[in-house]
Amino acid sequence: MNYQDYFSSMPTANLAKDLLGRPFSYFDGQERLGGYIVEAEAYLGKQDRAAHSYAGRRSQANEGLYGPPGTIYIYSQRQYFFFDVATQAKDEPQGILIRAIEPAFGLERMIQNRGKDGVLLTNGPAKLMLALGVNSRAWDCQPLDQSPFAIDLDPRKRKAAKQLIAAPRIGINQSDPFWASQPLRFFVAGNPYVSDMKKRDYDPNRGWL
DNA sequence: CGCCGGATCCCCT
DNA sequence: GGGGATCCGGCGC
Repeated sequence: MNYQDYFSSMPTANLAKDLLGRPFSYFDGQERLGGYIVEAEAYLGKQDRAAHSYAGRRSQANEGLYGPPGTIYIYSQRQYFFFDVATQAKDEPQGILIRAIEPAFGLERMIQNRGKDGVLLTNGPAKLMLALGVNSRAWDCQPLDQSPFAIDLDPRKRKAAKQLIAAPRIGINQSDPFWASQPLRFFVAGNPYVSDMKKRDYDPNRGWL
């Protein structure tokens, strides 16, 4: 299935959950870096108080969210960069934030890029971008299939998780209790690379079957 | 090990 | 001029 079809094939929350266990990678010109998606959040567009596109807000900063399904949306906050994929039809500004991956490809290069090892390598949305060595918005608004980024949709490449958990999103403004509490954050239970995963909650097999 | 506060910068109001 | 879909180091337990 191509990205356009996939990223409009089901509601955004279902897509965020469906991405867990799938390989996410970035070709840096020399080698492929990345790993398995273990945490992702859904943002539901104009109605969603926590979304950058809330109430139809639109500018050069968030234009990527309005692109066709499978459009890359990279944004910066403070000195960090974050990676999203736009979902649903063009001009329907929903999207998914990739929050964490379990590193699997190009480990050595990622450790070098990041200057850290262990779970700190990729257990957060900005950390994983640092590990990949992406520090610009150069690929913002580009279609995923015409970029060095890839999400492998082959079901045989997907790692099977023991348990997936839905919880409220991280870092959301609490002024709107409804949207702040919606369970739109999805993660692999017990995987150490999930942001804020407590050591006592680590699964012996990192949450995989 | 886990909580807490400061850093730091682009973009919109 | 203010704030945000964060990160990290320091300190206390």
